[in-house]
Amino acid sequence: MANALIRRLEAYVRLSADDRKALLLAAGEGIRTFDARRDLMREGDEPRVVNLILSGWACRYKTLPDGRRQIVALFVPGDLCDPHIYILKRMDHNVGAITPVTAAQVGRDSFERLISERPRIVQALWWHELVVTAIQREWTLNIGQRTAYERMAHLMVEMFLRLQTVGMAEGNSIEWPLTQLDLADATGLTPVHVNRTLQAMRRDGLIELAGRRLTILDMAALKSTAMFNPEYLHLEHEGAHLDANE
Amino acid sequence: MANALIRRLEAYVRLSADDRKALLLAAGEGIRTFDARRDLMREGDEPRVVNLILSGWACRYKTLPDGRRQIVALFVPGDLCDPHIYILKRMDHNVGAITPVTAAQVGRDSFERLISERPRIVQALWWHELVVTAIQREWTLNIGQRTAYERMAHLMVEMFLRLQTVGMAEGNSIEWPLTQLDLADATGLTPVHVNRTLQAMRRDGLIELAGRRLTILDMAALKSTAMFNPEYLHLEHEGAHLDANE
DNA sequence: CGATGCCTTGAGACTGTTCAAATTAGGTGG
DNA sequence: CCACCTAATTTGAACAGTCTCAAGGCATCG
Repeated sequence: MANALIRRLEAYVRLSADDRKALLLAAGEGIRTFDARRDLMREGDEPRVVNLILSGWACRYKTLPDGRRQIVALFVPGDLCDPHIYILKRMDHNVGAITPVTAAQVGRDSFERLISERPRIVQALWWHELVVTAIQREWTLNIGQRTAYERMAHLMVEMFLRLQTVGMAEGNSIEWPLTQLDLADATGLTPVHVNRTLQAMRRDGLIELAGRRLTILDMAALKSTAMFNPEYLHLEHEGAHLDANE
Repeated sequence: MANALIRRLEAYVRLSADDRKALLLAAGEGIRTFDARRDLMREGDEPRVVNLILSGWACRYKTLPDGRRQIVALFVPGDLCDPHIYILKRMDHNVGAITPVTAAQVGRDSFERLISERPRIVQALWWHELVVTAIQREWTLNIGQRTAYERMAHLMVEMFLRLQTVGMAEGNSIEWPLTQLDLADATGLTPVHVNRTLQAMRRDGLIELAGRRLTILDMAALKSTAMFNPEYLHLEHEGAHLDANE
């Protein structure tokens, strides 16, 4: 079940058998399931656990007092919500399930045991954290500078690649559980405008989107209209010098 | 010179004399100065050092192939650009000086020595990293959901509070080296519209902005139009249980 | 005192919004 | 398996916020 995390971390560094075992052990405790649209953590809560998404899609979101809502990040299997989050006294945002979600909730103690015993995992977690932050920056750029059309194209390419690294792309298509309202909240657009932009993307032959499945018909064109530069995902195998030699 | 960092980390946890000494030592090596508008690090570079801003303002920014530019973060004295950045193979963004900047560039080795010997500093750095990420999330919300007027109000309150925690606010005013073009790039607006929005804010008696100095005339009103919730800055003294007992 | 960068102004155009309603799809219970 | 209920998508038309382009004014610094 936690294979996605291992697969994800191994985008950075190959882990030893012991590392993998320790990860699986930590992820094995405290597995919880959440219905779609339920919150895993809520703003104001004291964070006590580190969430690891095992299956389903989740999101981080923030709201304004008048109800405006921004999805600031998406989580797919293998994503770790926030290593060390328990350092903070209160959550400054919410984590919500988009689909039904199963998550491993690792308590502070076992998390700290894990990192105190497995230095290679510490490195991998830092890498993970840096990548998550880099994605957040790219979203800021995305919302700040790209047009609606480019913005949605960018999000689609990103999610496709991220799912691909955990083995969840099937050819040129992925599961796409986001409603148009979710998409609107993630891109800072209106649901109505999202709808119209999707229609334009279909008309242009870039994508097919129906029945909670996204098929990318022309990846080259999609990437180029999105001005997609994959560097920020840091997907190449960067920590080769740290590889476990098993 | 590195007092701002200590002051900033001590927003989280009180450090021991030894901790402080170790920080000052690390920050003392490799001090460099940069002219305004120069880059400290550039996209594509291999990151070798951790930058600590000692004086001046800097920013992180990303650009699109056609020249559009987004400032995704601002740095003021006491900010650490990216602990552990050297884990990544290449920079996915630029760090540029807004004003003349002096920065301590801590090499990988001395950085790792610092954190291997001083566990309380490790905690403090994780806190720092979590706060930086939280700010990035708030910027995503800011650009995605707030109007131009609200957005600029929010940025002003944030920078005021951040400067205040490092002792660089003077009453209700701060240095404000951002040109309207910088402001536009940071908020995802047009320079023209920034100009008009500033005029509206002045007309409404919220601020005074002239000669690179921002004075907040009505903090309560500014906060409320910005829907400012300071939680994301995690400014309260959170790590009390970790305090050095000296 | 001239040059350069920054700020300001105007008018018109466009992207994305608002509001409201109709249509379709998906899930559930009978 | 159909009927229903609700959630999600789609459409239209008017509107608003922000942008574009272009020009003029001001300030600071050598």
